[in-house]
Amino acid sequence: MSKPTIKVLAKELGLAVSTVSKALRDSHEISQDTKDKVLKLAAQLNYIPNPYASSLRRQKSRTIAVVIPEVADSFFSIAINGIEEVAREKGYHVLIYLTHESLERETEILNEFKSGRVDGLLISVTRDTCSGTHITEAIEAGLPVVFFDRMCEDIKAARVLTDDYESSYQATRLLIERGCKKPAYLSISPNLSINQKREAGYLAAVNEAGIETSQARIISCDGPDDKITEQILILLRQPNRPDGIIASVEKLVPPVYFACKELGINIPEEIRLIGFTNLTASPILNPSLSTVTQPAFEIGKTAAALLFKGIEKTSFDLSREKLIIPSQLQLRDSTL
Amino acid sequence: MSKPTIKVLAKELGLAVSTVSKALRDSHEISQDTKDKVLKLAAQLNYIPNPYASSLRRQKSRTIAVVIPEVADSFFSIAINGIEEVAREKGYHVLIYLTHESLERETEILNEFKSGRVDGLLISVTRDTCSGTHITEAIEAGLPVVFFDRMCEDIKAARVLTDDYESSYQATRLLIERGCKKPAYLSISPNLSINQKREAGYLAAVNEAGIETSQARIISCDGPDDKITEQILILLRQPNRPDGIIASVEKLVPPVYFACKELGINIPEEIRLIGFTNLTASPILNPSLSTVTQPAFEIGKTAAALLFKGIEKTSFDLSREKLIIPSQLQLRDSTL
DNA sequence: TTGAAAGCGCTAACAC
DNA sequence: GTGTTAGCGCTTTCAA
Repeated sequence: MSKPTIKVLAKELGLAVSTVSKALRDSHEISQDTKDKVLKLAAQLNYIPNPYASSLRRQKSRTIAVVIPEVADSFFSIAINGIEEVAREKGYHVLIYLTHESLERETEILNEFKSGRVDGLLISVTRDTCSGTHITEAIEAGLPVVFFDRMCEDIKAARVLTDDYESSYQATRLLIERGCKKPAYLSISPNLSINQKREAGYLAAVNEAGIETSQARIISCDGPDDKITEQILILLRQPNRPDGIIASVEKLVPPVYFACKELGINIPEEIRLIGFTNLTASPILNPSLSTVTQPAFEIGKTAAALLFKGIEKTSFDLSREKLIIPSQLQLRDSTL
Repeated sequence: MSKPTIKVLAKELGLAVSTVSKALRDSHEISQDTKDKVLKLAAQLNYIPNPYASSLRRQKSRTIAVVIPEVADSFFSIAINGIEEVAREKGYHVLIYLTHESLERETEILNEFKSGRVDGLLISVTRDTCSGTHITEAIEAGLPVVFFDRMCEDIKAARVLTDDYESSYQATRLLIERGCKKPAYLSISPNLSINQKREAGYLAAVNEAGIETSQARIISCDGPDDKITEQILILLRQPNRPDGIIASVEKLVPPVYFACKELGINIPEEIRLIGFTNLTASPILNPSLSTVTQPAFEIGKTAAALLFKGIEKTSFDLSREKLIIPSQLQLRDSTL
């Protein structure tokens, strides 16, 4: 029992293939009677249209791509949830690609999209992306693109972001209000848009409070997890160590805990900590972690909805869109 | 500047499309000279073959599907990493579908695959899947399928699993050795294969230790997170409450911590805890969590490698394959 | 070694 | 309302 095609249905019913095709797509030119017959037989034979024949003919794939640095990160995995939800509603399929922060890989992937494999792209870029031209090229080739979370400032494309500057500013202010005189800001990937905004928010709060530059350290951590822990250990071993920490990405949270434990530094008594993270485990850490919680699911959903609008309405200028969904500051024991 | 096709290349070079096609696929029938010319022009025009034309003609898509209940779970997101890695090496694309434990959704998704959209399927089933016929149908329709982690016992298909029985047995033994007289086993979705094995491992250890059935409670939790916490609260409020807990899935870990905190029960002094989880945060929980850590990345990689073997070698009987990759018991403070 | 031609399964003009 | 026909871009005989 091989897969039935439109041709088989047509022959079986004594109709033309075009009639069957139209009937299946519920065209108004076809009589209800014929439609019923066609639909009935289609159901009976479990006819499933060949998506690639249709894609080839119509030059659209009903497929979108999601390109992200990493999936094993609570933000991205939750965002995918949101994306998948709206893709499913729209009857679209979702291809997933991981860049692992490699610009080269990202470029290869994007280049492939010029073939028409996907009708749209949701992307959260690598650390090094903004120096490349591959995204602009894809956009110019006609691909609808929406940045979510990590984006390139100077590429004219839609973006769905959270209020990185503002939430980082608030988080830093909180540390200062609670008594921190020497709050430090920890990052990876300095040239990432989200980092720059978070850093700027931090700096604004620090300056506003009149904290000397020498006491407001910005540390860029790098490398694998154990390497990061080492870098933080070095920071915390300094006699004039920070008394507050903003961990600007999830990945930095465990190393900070490890380092504090190793050195016997008490959180929050000796050092207060806030992390940018969506970890469900935040409330059960030791001590529980105050977080800037990003609206990951909403960002995914919104970005996807926006993309589909761009895909479906050609009159709609996607590239002008810029949506901000605020993060939430959740206070717990690490900033008591 | 529209997308160049093979036809354009052919015209430009004064060759036939078939010649160009063969040259691009590095056919031995084509002279090196011609190949060079074709490749050069292709690179110059940035020619990308239309994947759907090729898929239609060759009846294969170079695409696989990953169907999972949920992506916001450390096991699945890490597994996807492994899958994506080998797919990329093989030049395959990865479609992702989330079932959210809905059999209906899963059935719809699988039904669609009969169209030839994908060349293979990696699936971790829903709680209710095993009562359905959609997977068997897909296999019979010729789709190579590999189960990973969650599978259906009685479907004849390849599977890549971890040693659920054994690791649960070891975890339970550990609790008993450390002095637990009343270890409880917490699960969701009782009819899931992985749960049955973990439960059986638990029971074996409990029986072996001569613990009375009344003291060896198996609690099946259900519903959203706060509901689960409530169910655990009820369990822990009993005068004869457990003094050890096996949290058989990641989702149960936070509720156990919450409930213990709420009731002022000390881990591990009053109750020991082991969780099946890949959370990177396990070492920094309060107290740090002893875990059964599944080889998520390896399972993903292995399952994908197996699937590709099934896709590429028709002589290979995929359905007989059954690979077990052991989990690791990592002891931390929650079982001191 | 190259080319001509048929056709994968579907859709969209355009006839009737 | 229904049918005829010509492709979408590619691969694959088969012929030259």
